[in-house]
Amino acid sequence: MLDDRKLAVLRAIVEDFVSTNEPVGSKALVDRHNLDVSPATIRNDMAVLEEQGLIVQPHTSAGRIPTDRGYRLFVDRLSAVKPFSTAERRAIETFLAGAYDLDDVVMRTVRLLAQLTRQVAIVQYPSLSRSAVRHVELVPLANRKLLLVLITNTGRVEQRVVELPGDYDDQSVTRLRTVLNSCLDGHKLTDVASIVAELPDRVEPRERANAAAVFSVILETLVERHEEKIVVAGASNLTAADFSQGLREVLEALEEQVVLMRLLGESDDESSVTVKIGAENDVLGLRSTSVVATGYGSGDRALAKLGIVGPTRMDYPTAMGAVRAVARYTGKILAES
Amino acid sequence: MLDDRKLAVLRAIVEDFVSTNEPVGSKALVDRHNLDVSPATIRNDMAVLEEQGLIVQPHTSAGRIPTDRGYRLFVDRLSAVKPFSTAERRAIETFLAGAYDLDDVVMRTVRLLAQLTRQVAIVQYPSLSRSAVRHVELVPLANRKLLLVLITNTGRVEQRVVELPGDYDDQSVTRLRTVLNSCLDGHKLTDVASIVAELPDRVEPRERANAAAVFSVILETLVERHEEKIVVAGASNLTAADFSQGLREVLEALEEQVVLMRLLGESDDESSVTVKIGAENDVLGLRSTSVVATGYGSGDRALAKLGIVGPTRMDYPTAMGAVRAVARYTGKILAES
DNA sequence: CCTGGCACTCTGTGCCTACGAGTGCCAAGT
DNA sequence: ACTTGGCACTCGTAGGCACAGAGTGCCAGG
Repeated sequence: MLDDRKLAVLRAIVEDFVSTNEPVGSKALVDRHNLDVSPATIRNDMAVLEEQGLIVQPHTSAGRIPTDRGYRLFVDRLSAVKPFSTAERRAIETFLAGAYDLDDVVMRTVRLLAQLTRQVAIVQYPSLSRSAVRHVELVPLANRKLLLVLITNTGRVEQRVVELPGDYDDQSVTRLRTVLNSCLDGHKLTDVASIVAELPDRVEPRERANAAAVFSVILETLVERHEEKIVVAGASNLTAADFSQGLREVLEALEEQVVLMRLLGESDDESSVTVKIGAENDVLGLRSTSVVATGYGSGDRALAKLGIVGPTRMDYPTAMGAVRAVARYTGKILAES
Repeated sequence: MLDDRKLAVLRAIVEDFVSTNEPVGSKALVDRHNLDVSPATIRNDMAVLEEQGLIVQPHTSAGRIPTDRGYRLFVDRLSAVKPFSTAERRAIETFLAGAYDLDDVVMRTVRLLAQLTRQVAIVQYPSLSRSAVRHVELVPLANRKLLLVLITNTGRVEQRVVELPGDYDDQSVTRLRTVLNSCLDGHKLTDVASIVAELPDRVEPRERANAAAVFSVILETLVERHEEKIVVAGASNLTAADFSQGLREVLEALEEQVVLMRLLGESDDESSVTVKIGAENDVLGLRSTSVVATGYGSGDRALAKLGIVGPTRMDYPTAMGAVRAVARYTGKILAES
C-alpha cells in the first residue's frame, strides 16, 4: 500500500514544508529532490497519501502539507535523531559546566535548549520524589516560629516557615534537629512519609506538640506539595511560527505549571526522546503544537524531564538531537556536582 | 496657550483612544463627552494640541491619537490614580494572605498584578542589599565541599556550594558557623562586606584557608552577584494589544533579567507610583511600551520594586491604582510574616 | 472666540479580471 | 501494472478601479 517511493515522497513533503512553510506541490518535489519520476507520478502517490490521512491540501489547487499523522509517521519511521557534532557537544558541555549551583544549572539548561532549537524550552527541576534527604536544618526565627530547611542530594533546598503551638528553647530545637537528621539522612523522599510517621516515639512527651508541627510541615512540603518547579525560556521564539490567533492560548498554557507538568509527564519511557504531535497533547490550546521531551538524571535513573514546545511544523530530527544532547550533558553536570 | 478646554480635549482623546484603540475624531468627541461646543471648535483645539506635539494623526484625514508626550501630560496633570473599592482591596488581601512562604508571596503577587491589570506584571524579589542577615548555616556536603545557606530577615534563602582548599572536621565547621552567626546576625547586608573583611582575625591560623574560601563566597553571593531575582507573569496579555511585529522584541526583552532591572530601577522616588512612557524607557525594543512601577516594602522603607509593562495605549489611572494597591498589600504581608 | 459650510485628502471596501499554481483524470506508452 | 504527457478545472492572489465615509483645514460670518 505504501511502497518505498510513497514514503520518500512523504519524507520530502515534510522536509520541504518544514523549511519553507509553504504547501509543496508535485513539480517542486521532483525538482528539489532527485526523484526519477515525473510530476504526474508524484501526484498519484500524493493522492494515496492524502487518502491515508497523512497529508492534506489547505485549499483545492494548493500544494500538500503534512497532517499530524503524517508527522507521526515521519518521526517514527522516516527520520533519525540528528546527532550533534563534537564541536557542538563540547560547546554545550563547557557552557553548562560554568554553572555554580542548581538554580544556575537549570537556568543555563533551559536557555541553552531554547537557543539551540529556537523553540520554547521547558525544564523541570530535579524531582523531589526521586532524590534523597542530605540534611535537615531548623533555624529559630522568632517566638513560636522556626524556619525548616530541607537539603537534598541533588542540591535542591526547600524552605518553609513552621508555626509552633508552644514555646521552645535552643536545646529542644537541637534535639529535634538531631533526631531528624539521624532518621532521615540518606533516605529517599518517597520513604520519608513512613519514617516520619514513626518519629513521635523518639521525642520526649512534652515536646511532642512542637515536633508534630514540624513533622506535618515536612510531609506537606514533600508529599502534598507536588507542584514541581518548572522553568520556561524562549517564548519569543513562538512569534516566528505564525500561530495566527492561537498565540495567546499557547502563551497562556505555558504559564500554567499544571499544563507544563502534563506536557512533560505523560511519556512512559524516561530515557529516550518522546514526541507528542499536535492533538496528541490533549491540552486545550496546544493542539497545534508539538512537544519533544526526554528524561534526564544524574545517573542511570531519570530525575526529571525537559523538552521543547513548538509548532507541529518543526524540524524534528534536529530538535530531538538537541533535546537528547542537552539532557545528557545536564545529567552529567548534575552527577559531578 | 493650553486653556482648560484644550486639556479636557486631550484627556477625552486619551480616554477614548485607550478604550477603543481607534483614532478619535472631532465629531465623535463632542458626541461621547458633553462638551458644549461644536466639532469645528474642537478641530481648532486639536490643531493646537498637535502643534504642541501632544497628539498626531496616523495619516491625513484620520482621527488623532496621543503621542508619548500627550500621555505624559495626561498622567502628570489630567488623571488621578484610580482607587480600588473596599471589596477589591479585601479580595487582594485575602488572596495574598494565603501564601505560605516568600516564594509563594512573590508568585501570588505577580499573578495577581497581571490579572488585575491585564498586562505583563514584573515583581522583584525583596532586595538582598536592603535586608539583614538572620542566620548563616554551613552544611557539610562531601569532602572539601560545604553548602552555605544565608537566611535573611525577609525570609529569603541564598545557597551556594563552597569548594574548600583543604579538609575540615566537624569542629572547625561548628566554630566557623558560630563566628559567622555572632558577627553577622542582624547586620544589614550592605555592611556585611566590611565586617567580613575583619573576620580572618577571629579564626585560628590553621583554619584560615578554609574560612577565607567561605568568606569570599559570601562576598560573591551578596555583593558581586547583583542580579536580583525577578519574576514575570501575564505575557499572554501582550497578544491583546497588537504590537504588529514588535511583539517578538518585547518578549525577548522580558526574558532578560538585566532589562527588567533597568525598567524597574530607574525611578528615583520609591514610595510613589512612577510611570515611564514609550521612549522614556531607553530599552531598545520597548519603545512602544509603558512601565508603571513602584517600590514596596515590609515597613517604611522599600525593599524592592514591582510594576507592569504594557502598550503605551494603557489605562493609566487603573493601572496605577492596581500597582499601588498590590504593592501596599504585598508589603503588609511581608511585614507580618 | 465660536460656528457652520465647503472642498480636499485619505483609507477601506467591493468588484472585476487576469494569472498562475496545482490538481485530477484519462488515454497512451513501456 | 505502472508511468507518463496532456488537458481541463479549481481557487487563491494580485492589480486596477470606482465609491463611500470619515476626518480635516480653512474661511467667512455671527
